[in-house]
Amino acid sequence: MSIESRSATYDVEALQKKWRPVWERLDPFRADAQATDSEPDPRERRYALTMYTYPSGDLHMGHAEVFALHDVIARYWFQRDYNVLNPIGWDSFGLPAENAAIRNNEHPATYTYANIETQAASMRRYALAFDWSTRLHTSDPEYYGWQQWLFLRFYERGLAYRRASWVNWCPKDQTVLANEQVIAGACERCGTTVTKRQLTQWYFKITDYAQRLLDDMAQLEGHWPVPILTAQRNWIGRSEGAYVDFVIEGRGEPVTVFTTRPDTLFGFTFMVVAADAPLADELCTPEQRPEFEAYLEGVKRETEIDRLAADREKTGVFLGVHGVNPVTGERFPVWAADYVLADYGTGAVGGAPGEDQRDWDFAEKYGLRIVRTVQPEEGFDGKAYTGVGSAINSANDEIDLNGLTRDEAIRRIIDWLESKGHGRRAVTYRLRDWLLSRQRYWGCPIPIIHCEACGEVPVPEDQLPLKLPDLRGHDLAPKGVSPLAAATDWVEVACPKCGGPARRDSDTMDTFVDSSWYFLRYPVPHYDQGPFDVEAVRRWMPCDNYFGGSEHAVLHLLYFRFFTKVLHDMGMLDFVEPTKSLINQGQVINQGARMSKSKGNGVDLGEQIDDFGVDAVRLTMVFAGPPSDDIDWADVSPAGSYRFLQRAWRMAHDVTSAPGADPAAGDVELRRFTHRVVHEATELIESYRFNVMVARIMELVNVTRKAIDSGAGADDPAIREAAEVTTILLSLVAPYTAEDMWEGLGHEPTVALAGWPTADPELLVQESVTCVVQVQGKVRSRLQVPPDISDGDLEAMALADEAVLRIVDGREIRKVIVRAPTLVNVVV
RNA sequence: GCCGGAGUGGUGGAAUUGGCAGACACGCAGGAUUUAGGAUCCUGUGCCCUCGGGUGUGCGGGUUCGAGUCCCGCCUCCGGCACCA
Repeated sequence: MSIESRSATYDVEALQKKWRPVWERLDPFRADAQATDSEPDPRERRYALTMYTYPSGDLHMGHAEVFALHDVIARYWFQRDYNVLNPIGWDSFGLPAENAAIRNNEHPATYTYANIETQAASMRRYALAFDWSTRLHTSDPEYYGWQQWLFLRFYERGLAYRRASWVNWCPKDQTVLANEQVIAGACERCGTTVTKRQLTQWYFKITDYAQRLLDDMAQLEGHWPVPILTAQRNWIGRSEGAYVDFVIEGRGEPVTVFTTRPDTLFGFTFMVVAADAPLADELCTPEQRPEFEAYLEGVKRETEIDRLAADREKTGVFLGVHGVNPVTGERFPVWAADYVLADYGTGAVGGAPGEDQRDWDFAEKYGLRIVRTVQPEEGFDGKAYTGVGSAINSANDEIDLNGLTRDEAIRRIIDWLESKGHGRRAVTYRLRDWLLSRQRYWGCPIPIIHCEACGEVPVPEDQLPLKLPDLRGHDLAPKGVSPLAAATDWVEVACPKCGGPARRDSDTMDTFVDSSWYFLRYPVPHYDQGPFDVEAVRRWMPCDNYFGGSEHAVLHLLYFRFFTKVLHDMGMLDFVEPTKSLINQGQVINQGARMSKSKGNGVDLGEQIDDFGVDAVRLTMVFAGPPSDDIDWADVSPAGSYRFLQRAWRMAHDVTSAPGADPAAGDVELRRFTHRVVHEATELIESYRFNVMVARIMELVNVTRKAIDSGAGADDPAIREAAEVTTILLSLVAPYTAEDMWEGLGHEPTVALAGWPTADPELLVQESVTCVVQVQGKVRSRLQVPPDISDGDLEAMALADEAVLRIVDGREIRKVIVRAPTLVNVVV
């Protein structure tokens, strides 16, 4: 696209061709990462982080949005002359590369590294202010070798462990999934319905950090999006209550259950054990066994989707044993059912049908006794009563809860349980440990060797990185066990401890492990003395801002907080939260829906750039609305952005005064406007209201255009000042156009480091302000008044105003509210 | 069901200590210029209405001189969790 104008030609494509090589040569966005305490860089540091990318194909519209937004902040910090670290890297292990490799019969690395180069070239074209010297790829052995080192540290601390349990299994991808990767019963990646399998797998003990993950949110409050903090709180799911021990007839050890309502203990008339928990199997009597096993078989066959179906009728089976309620002394039956979860609490619950709808349903179906222990409110005609009320039917010789409110009853009963040794105060969490092993090839090998004699043996550190075997020519297709298991000369090793025959663990790590610490390695990306340079990280981190999508709310954004805390505990970090601030960009959609091939509503980033230029696409992304809002591409106008850039560019090229002309000699009204825009733009950027900042720049261009054509004139130095301010502000969003404007204004590249303008406080003072005069709260007149007018003078002026007199029309004035200098309200 | 967030013109959105609702754009309409226009420039544009005004920020109340903003009760949409005891 190229436009002839009376003064010059704005040709985006030519600008892109012209300036890219200049920037490559100047390399203006290098962080001074090596500056140490002994040789300090006096500038303030800023670490601008954006979620690194997965190399599947070229950049798309979503990348274009988040990068455009992120670049505003990064470039603003560069203009402020901070020492900015603005790195980029690739999340380059993962399933799509492996699946593409299987399809095309090539190695995942070929696909991965080709895409990385494609994306890197697109990022450069898109003019992102990244420091290219920091670039890292998680599939490089120098990266994942240190990840193996970290895994072994977690292992030593008991934070990485292996256990058998029922796990989420994706039948299509033929691999296990973490809880966080199961969305509404389906695989996060491919949407296939998830099933359950019993497998021995590696876990990170994130549950040890549940409370700290909650507590440290206090630091994030106000700086992280509310929905993310809420989602994490829900996910961690803290519950306060008590463990209660029940004596079971014929069993030496009592069975413990967790309850949030120990105040209803007098109403516990049965116990339910998760059918798939080992405890159910153990408690079951021989007489009941056939029935129990038949039931269990049915439970195992159910998919997650079936299990999650709403209003599903509860089913269960009597296990043949009885327990004793410690407060009533009554015997109760023990049942197994699938509405109790094996891996939450103790895998067993006390049935309190009077105050729990699930227990009520179960009791009703199987004819179990129901006792109310809370007085329902007047008119309550439901089943289980879960509202507030005072306790009833809750007394024995030693304790009397009757009449007490819920909280008081809970306190009293727990105290009693503790004093009698029947239970204790407890907190449980919904959060489960993070299942990290995956039965796939293209990932970080788990550095453990399994020896029949010695058990789990860590790969010795001097053998790290434990590289992936090439496997070229092998079948990578998913078979339920890792393809690595088939690489016999890689898998079969001598045990490092005893020298006997042993096998390497053939699973690879979840790629969310890779992304849990990449930001720590950026300051010194090729560091070879450890996973990251502890001293450099101390100087740069925590990050000052992190841009990325909210789809990671309980995935990456939880995991990287967990890693940060563990590394803090290991003495490697002096902070506990990885980033001070987080911004979630919205999604780019089209015609009201997510872009997809089947809907045929895809928008190609390359085509948009070809049609409108990089700058117009970036500007459109930034101007569309607040960063966290979705952008419907059908609602915005890259053509409009293009027209604006052209106007701005022409305005700058129309300036005729010489560089360095003293603005003080220029038109003061225009100068006031310019300085007001500078002042506001600064605040708007710092509060992430980039769209409004763009609106202010547009106003400045409009006002300056008018001043050139029918005001101060093209040679007024205030015009130059306005044009230069416009150029610098615009450089955050439209770097090509701004660079060319800067040259047109007689300056050397690069405008990116020209320096952020400062507003002259004297020019921010208004000469006169508009005062609104209301009668009965309705605007009836406007007055131009000096900003320091007194309340009395202003009131006199307002009451003398013609329009006010007409409306008041002789009625008695009851009250006059004066807020000098902006408002007067006359009440009659 | 529980926990969050949000509802403003034809459209995207402004207005963040309660003080001019609709900034800035898109679109549309009219005009200028042009061989032409997916170019450029100018003007207009919440709704109703007869100039004058009335009315208006999801709905209903309330507080206040004054409410998009605060309070109470609803409705709708979006996100998280969901048999978590």
